[in-house]
This record gives sequence, structure tokens and C-alpha cells, in this order.
Amino acid sequence: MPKSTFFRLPEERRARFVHEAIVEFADRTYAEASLSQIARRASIPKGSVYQYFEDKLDLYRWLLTEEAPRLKRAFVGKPSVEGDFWSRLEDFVERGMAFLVEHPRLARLSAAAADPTANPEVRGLHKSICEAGIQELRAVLEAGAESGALHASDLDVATRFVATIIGPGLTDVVLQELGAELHEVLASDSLRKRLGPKRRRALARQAVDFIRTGLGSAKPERRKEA
Amino acid sequence: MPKSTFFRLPEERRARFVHEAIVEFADRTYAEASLSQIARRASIPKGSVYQYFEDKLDLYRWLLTEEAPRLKRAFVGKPSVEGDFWSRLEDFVERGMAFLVEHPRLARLSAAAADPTANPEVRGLHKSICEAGIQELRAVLEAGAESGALHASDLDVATRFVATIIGPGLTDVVLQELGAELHEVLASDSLRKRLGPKRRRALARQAVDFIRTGLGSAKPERRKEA
DNA sequence: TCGGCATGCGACCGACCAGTCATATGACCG
DNA sequence: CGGTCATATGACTGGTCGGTCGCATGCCGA
Repeated sequence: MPKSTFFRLPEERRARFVHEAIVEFADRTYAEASLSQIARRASIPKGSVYQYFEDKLDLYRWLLTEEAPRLKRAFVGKPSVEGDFWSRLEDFVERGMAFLVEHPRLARLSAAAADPTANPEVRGLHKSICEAGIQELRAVLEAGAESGALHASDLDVATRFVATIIGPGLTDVVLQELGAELHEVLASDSLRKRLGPKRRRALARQAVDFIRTGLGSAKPERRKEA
Repeated sequence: MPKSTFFRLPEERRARFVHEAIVEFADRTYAEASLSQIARRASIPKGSVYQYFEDKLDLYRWLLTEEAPRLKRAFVGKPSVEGDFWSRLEDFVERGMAFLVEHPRLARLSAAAADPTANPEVRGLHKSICEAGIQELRAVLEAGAESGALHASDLDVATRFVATIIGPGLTDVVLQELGAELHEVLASDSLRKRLGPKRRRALARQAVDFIRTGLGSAKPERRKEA
């Protein structure tokens, strides 16, 4: 948790610091990321950083568990309740992809929970975040199973497969689509112009189709256009 | 590339060094891994390391592109050409899982290519390894498509989805299955006793079923037992 | 005006690292 | 024996880091 001083900071100073922290932690590993660097870039003396946070991990934890989720929620909004299970899932995936495109750095920060690291404390943090995400997705799929839309002999396993598809899998596909590397993407604030809603929708549909019907059978006729 | 001295080393010294290097790079990020640590643990003076390799990256590259693939090839053997496309894929997946279980550290080292990093040289190395893996898998799937077993509107996208399933996805599932964390697993030489061939086969089948039929339709009758 | 308190600040500390280098060792050769 | 060459060795350099500390600053209430 940030110290109280942090919340009493002049808005501009805090915003600048948080921005630079996100930039740093988004394009470097926890181990590689440097408080000194953040402080330098935000033009804030290093000593001050320790007035705001206990230590490096405290800042990282706050970003990962509070700030990034808050900003993501604000962007993604409430999950849709319209339509059948599969189109709801498609919406969900499309929203996630939109977040990735519009806020690459935040998306990368959110995804950092999957990064490996030798630091046990960071590992614990990452794990709890991953597990929460998995549980959330599991609940979604459970509902799908109850509605009869989805059939899985082992829902835990299925959940993890689906999670890797709509997480790293889709990210990989999007990067491929853009012909860019993660790091080029992190340098830009938004990729709006390079991957519009239409194409996103198409990719989301491809992902959901994959999850729904796999690759083993000829595709049924396309579902209604969005 | 290692320097020529490296290849002239007494077998025991080289083996010990390589072993400790694998241990170090398998459970830490490239940035976190330390040559000093490797040298200490192998009881080899640090200066000597630089008689064998140009620098840290040189060692890492050799491990990732030469040593790990060599050991992996030796373990997994030639891909099977028996049976239909889907059962061949299942074999392929099962072999990969067996490697993960029998040689967790080597598997982790091989998977390190997906790790993020701020170091551009390491990034380039990782990328080329990933890309090679994708191409290999793509060729497999292409054959499946030609044989009519597999249908994908966009094979590139499909390949990337499949890759994440049988890579991180399966690893995740296996860890879940073992109720262990990656780091606990890296501490042990082999998990033979905790995840035998039968269970592996079942998991491989689940993964391939997922890829083949997805989650949207009731499962067809089980294919023949292995 | 003064005192005290929150905060700003940056030099400093100890740790660790990648990589170098001068010196030492010892095998082989003439 | 002397010389040379590959190799071993570990102290050392320069750098970065996370984190601390003591002084400086400036606001607020009396």
C-alpha cells in the first residue's frame, strides 16, 4: 500500500510519477525495472519515492492490484448480458483486445502476472493475480456449461486452455497482425489506427470459433454478422 | 558460440559447468541469472567462464539454441508417422509433456524463449527461437489441412492458437495437476512418479480434443483407447 | 515572529554484477 | 633444462541498484 503522503500529493506530480512507473514496469521485467529510472524520468528525487511507497515491491503491487485493474475496469466496462453465451464471450474477448490496442502499456502491465521471476514475493503476487483471473473466467464458462452452450469433461482444464487462448494467444495474434514487436507497441500510446474495431471483431470471432468448434470439423455457416 | 577452449575441457568440468548454467538460466530470468552464481556453484573461477564463452549472452544463446534443443531432440525422438493426423498430434503433445515431466529444467529453459525482457539482443534471440517453433508447428498443421483432417480459415492464426495451447497452456495444466508451482518443479530432477504415462496420455488427449472439437458441441464418442 | 511538522531532496551505503587483466601454473617440445 | 603456449585464477574496475539518512524547505497555527 502506498503511504498516506502519496495520496496527498499534488495531482500533477502523482500523475507523472504513476505514468512513468507504468511505462517502466510495462516494458521491463520486475527485476529489470528500476526505481532510479522511474524517479529520473519523472524528475522526482529517489528519496521521495520512498516517501510514497515502502519499497519497489509495494509500488509494483499497487500498480498491479489497484491501479491497472481500476483503469482496465474503467475502459472495459461491465460484461454484456445480451445474446447467447458465445456472442457474450466474443464481446468479452473483443473488449479485452480493444484494451490491448488502446492501452498497450496497461495491458502489458496486467499481463505481467504471467512473467516468470526468481523473487518469491513477486511470484506470490503474480500467482494470486493469475488465479483470480482464472476463477473469474471459470465462472463465466460455468455459466456457459449450465446454459448448455458449452461442454467440457473437465472444466478446470478447459478454463486454462481458454485462458491461454484469449490471453497470450490473442496477444500473439494481434502482434502478428500488426507486424510489430511487443516493444514497438509499448512505445506508442495507442494502436487505434492500426487495428480498428472491425478487424478486432473479426479476430475475436476467430478466437471464439476456435474455442467453440476447434479445427477438426468443417466450419458451420458463419453466424450472423455483428 | 563457445570458444574452442570450452570444447577441450575435461568432460567432468564441462558437464558440471553446463549443469549449473542450465539450473541457473532455467529458474531465473536472463536478467536475473548471474554468471558469478553459476561459477560459484560449479566451483569454477569466474575468469574461467570467460575463457569458455564470450560473455553472458554467448552462453545463454548456446544453451538455448544448441544444448537444450540437442537434449530435447535426444529425448523426444522423431515425430511419429503412424496413425491419422490427430493421433499423431496427440503423440507429439504427449512427448512434449513427457519431456516437461522428466526434464523440467530443460523444458523450462526451452520455454524461456517466450519470456519478456528489455534487452534487445535477448529479445532477438527469443524471437527467432519462437518463430522457428511456430514455423515447425505450422508445417505440421499444414499437413493436417492437406489431409483434410483439419480445417482453418486462417492457418497462421490457428497455428498460434495451437501453439499456446500445447505450450504454456499445457504447462499450466500440468502444474495444476501436480498442485505444484513452477519453482518447486524446477528443484526436482524429474516428476516421473507424480505424473505417469497414463495420466499424461489422458491430458494430451484432452488438449488435442480441445483443439479438434472445441467446447461448443457435445463430445463425440471417445476415440479408441491408446 | 517563532516552532514544529510534513515533505523534498540527493549524497551516500553496501551489495551485486558483467567483464578484464596481470600473474601463476603446468604440459609439451627442443 | 629453458622456453612457449594454453589455460587457470581471483582481485579489480566501473557501473547500477535498492534503500537510508540527515539536512533543507516551506507551510501552518500560535
